[in-house]
Amino acid sequence: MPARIKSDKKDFFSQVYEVTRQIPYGRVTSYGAIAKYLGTAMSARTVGWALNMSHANPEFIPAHRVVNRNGILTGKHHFGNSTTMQQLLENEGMIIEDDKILNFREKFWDPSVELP
DNA sequence: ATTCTGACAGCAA
DNA sequence: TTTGCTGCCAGAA
Repeated sequence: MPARIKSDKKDFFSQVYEVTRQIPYGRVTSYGAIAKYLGTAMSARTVGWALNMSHANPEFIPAHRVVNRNGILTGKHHFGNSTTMQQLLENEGMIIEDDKILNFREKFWDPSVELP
């Protein structure tokens, strides 16, 4: 019987929270980057799903620092007000125009590189 | 158990 | 360049 190397799915969510929580101030990353770090590069959607549930997490998750690969604030609508996410990022030095981070490439933080 | 949806990403046209 | 379809994982009904 093949040993299931895969971690528990519960851990998947926990890892997403953990990685997201470790995003430094003034930095952002993408769903795909987190997914890749967790080993499921093609399932970036699941990462977004985990972040969706982040509000139920007792700890604060800087989900506003996670955007899609284009640097667009796709999930801004999930922060209560549509402008909350943008203002949080702008407060951290991000330059946002039309819900898009202009200096995304400059502020990009890759967990698969920064984390062991 | 089956079906649909979702804060995405990649590729084809 | 934009638009549309497909693949992927997990959860809700």
